[in-house]
Amino acid sequence: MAAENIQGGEQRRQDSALQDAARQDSALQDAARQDAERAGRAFQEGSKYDPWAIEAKWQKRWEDAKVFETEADPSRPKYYVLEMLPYPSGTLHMGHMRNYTIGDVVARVKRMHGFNVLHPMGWDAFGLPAENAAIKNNTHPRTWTNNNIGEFQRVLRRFGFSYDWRREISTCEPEYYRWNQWFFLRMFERGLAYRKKSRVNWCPKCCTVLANEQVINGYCWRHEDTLVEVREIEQWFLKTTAYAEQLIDDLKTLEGGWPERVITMQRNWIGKSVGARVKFGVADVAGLEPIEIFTTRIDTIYGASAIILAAGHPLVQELLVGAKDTRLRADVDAKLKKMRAASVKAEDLETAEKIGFFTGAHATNPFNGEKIPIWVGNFVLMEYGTGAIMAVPAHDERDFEFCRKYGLSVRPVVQPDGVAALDGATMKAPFVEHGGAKLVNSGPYNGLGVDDAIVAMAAHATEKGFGQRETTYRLKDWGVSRQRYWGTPIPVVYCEKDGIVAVPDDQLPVVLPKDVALTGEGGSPLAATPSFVNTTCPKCGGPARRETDTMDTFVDSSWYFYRYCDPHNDKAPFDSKKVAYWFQIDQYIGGITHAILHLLYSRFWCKVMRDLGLITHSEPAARLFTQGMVLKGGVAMSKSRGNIVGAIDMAEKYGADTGRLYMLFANQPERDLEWSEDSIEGSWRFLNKVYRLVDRHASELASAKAGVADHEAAGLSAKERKLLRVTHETLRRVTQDFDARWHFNSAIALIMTLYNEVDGAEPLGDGVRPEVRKEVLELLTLMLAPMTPHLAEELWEMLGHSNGLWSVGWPEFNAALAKEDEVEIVVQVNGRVRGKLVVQAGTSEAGVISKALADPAVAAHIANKQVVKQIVVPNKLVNLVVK
RNA sequence: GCGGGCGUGGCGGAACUGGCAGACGCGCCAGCCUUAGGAGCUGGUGACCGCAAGGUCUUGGGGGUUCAAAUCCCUCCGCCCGCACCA
Repeated sequence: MAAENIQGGEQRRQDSALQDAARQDSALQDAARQDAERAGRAFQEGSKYDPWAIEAKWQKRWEDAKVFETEADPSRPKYYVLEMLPYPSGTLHMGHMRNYTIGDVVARVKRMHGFNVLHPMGWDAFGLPAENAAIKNNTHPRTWTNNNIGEFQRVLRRFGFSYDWRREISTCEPEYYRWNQWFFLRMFERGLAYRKKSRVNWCPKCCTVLANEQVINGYCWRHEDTLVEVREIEQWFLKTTAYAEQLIDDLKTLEGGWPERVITMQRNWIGKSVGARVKFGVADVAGLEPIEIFTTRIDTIYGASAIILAAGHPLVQELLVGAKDTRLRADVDAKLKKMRAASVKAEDLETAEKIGFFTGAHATNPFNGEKIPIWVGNFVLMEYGTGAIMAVPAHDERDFEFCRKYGLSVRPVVQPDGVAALDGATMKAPFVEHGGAKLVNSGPYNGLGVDDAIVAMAAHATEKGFGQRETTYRLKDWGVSRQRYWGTPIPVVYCEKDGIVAVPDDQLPVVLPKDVALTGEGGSPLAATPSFVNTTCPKCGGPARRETDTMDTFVDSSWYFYRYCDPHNDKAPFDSKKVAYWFQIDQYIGGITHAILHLLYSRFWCKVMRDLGLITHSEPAARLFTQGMVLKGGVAMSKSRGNIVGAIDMAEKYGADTGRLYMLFANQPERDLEWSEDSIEGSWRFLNKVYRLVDRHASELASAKAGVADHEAAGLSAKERKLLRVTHETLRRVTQDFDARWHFNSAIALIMTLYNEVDGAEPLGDGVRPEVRKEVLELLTLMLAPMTPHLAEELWEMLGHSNGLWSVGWPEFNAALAKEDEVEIVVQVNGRVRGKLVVQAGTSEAGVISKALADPAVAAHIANKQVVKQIVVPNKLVNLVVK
């Protein structure tokens, strides 16, 4: 069933046999599900509220009425709310369900507020698990994936999430991934996609290369127990570094809309530092190029005690050629070997001691002509800057540690104001601050402040030609080649004559072949498929080989949200006009796990698309919400940990609305949530109570007038007045919780409290005219609507409406009605509560105080004492300070 | 080490800009209704003292600011997350 709804096309028809198999599995699962649902009904037997019937009924109505289908409409304000698209693994669990529930509430609230809401869903369908599952079960990745998609879709539909399913996309379909290829070619044309041989991260379990972002403390992001190896491989890169400056700069535009810590994480990841390159000539070995170092503190260059090279620096070997002593030579080779083999494991890094050795050669400080020794040190990274540094121990923690250990001189050149002169021989720690200090021992620069000195000295270096200002980034280009099958083929061929040749646009997509031997052994499966590999050169028509690497699946998810705007376009990735209407994403919702990977790549892609002229904005999402994880046993639910609770189980046992309500009630959405099924009963009971309440009044109220036209003139009884007051006050606060704070848990608590007030100790009914009762019950229903939409529709119908709740807006609260006539004032004596008063709202300070003093309980506490101070917080509190 | 977050009853959690700590729900206790109930309803439920009225204590520990602190400041402890030799 579900697979039918994925966008059609030639490829899918070809795969119909595979999908038939998937469908048969699904049919079996359906039968099992119906059994379970029957069991749920039996379990809840005796309750009048029948969520299974109600939910099926309204889901059908919504579908028939096309309630959630949206089109771009410039005459209406739009709202694009998006939950990160799931990888369709085996089971849709409570973590997913929480994510989509939050998004659905937002979508429904925004619809009620009159926005034209885009709320789509799709599948991140390429990826390694499908391939591994296929190998294990001797099936095809497509079968496995489409099976899971069918299952995911069914569960999402079962929960009544308000998606426009016509816009569903699946990234493993050629209709989608052809545009990955198209974008790749645009980048290739502009030099943003390039091929190079480089040291890469290799996961032996994935049997593929990983991007830097996918290496966590030296381990694979998918395999927490697998150390990443370093291999030298030729592969494709996307030039993310070309956008490093913008990626960091535009973070400013996200402040306020994105969580602070995500912005910080991105900023740190990109790791901009502004500094300078300086060349130090090699003094002892003839004919060598100068050594270039990178520093952010050129102002401290007069304090340089040594040059330190990374173990992998190309000049290390050449410098050692000059070492005369062969014993030194042998010793040094052993040390180098040890340094290069140093483990990348986090725990080793933590305890890593700084080690190094002297090369025997010296370099010349271009500022003062001083000869300083050239060392090799394990703490200098080849991958950052130039792989060489100047060590200024007096003003850098690491240099200080290294130089002290090896007895290198420490010479302060920046002197903090108002302190005794720093002494290199005795100082216990380096002075690393910038402010409030002047240069000393620095020739013509003495007396300058740090920032001024940096400018002046960099200018001097530039002028003399031995240096220049430079900005470096920690961010590296995105390696996108993957030596696996289940991904987007990279649309390039290798021709003996023409070299690397792009596949022309009109030959896209390069379709992933269906029949490929998947063994999990050896190299890329595509490379072992001659019918795929052997092709002709688009340029010369001669024999050529296809590229057999596929793209990192993060490519798929870097731009998918644009495709939702125009999912069936076969001429372009999307129509820019449609995107211009819907974008930016107003609210993106997903896990913090993607704070770097997905979000960084998406931001990069957006800027590239902007420079291609497809869009005009620079950031894809104006607001980002990172919802907390659902934990079981203290760790996030995940298939690999085997601690999954399936969302469907909850729908079967209690119905979707109870499940949704409970997910929202259990905690604030940004906090982590330890899963426990114990208290879901409370949500079930509450919905039952609401149902029974409305049911009891429905027949009488169905034809009643809706609400009181003029509350002032109506002559409301005290009881009616109170009912309306508490209802409207609840509405005011619930509206605030929905719009401003997303505190769905306290919104639900407020609605529960309202129920208790309306129908608690005293049942609703006696002496309350129908129109008042109806107003109360309608508002209660509307407040529940975003969270428990099926039940709300049913109640709305029971209350006599045939129009469907989806056509009803969010109610306005009546401020006059919500206002309290009387307020309770807490009376404190010396900060301790001693009594309570009920007074007319707005009673004067003097009036409140005299009443407070007259209160017998209060009087007892101030007897024989003198009131020295009276504090009055209007409508709230009186504090009498006595001595 | 650096950056960020968190710490409230038996449990999940409320408490908006400092103003009644423990809302709401779970669980538990008692009662009602029932042939029965994992159904429903009513009441109670932070700890301690007290027959009661009432009082004292209480938001990880300690200190401070304030008429008033879960909330602000200092300090210590614990847990979680991110970064981690980035020159």
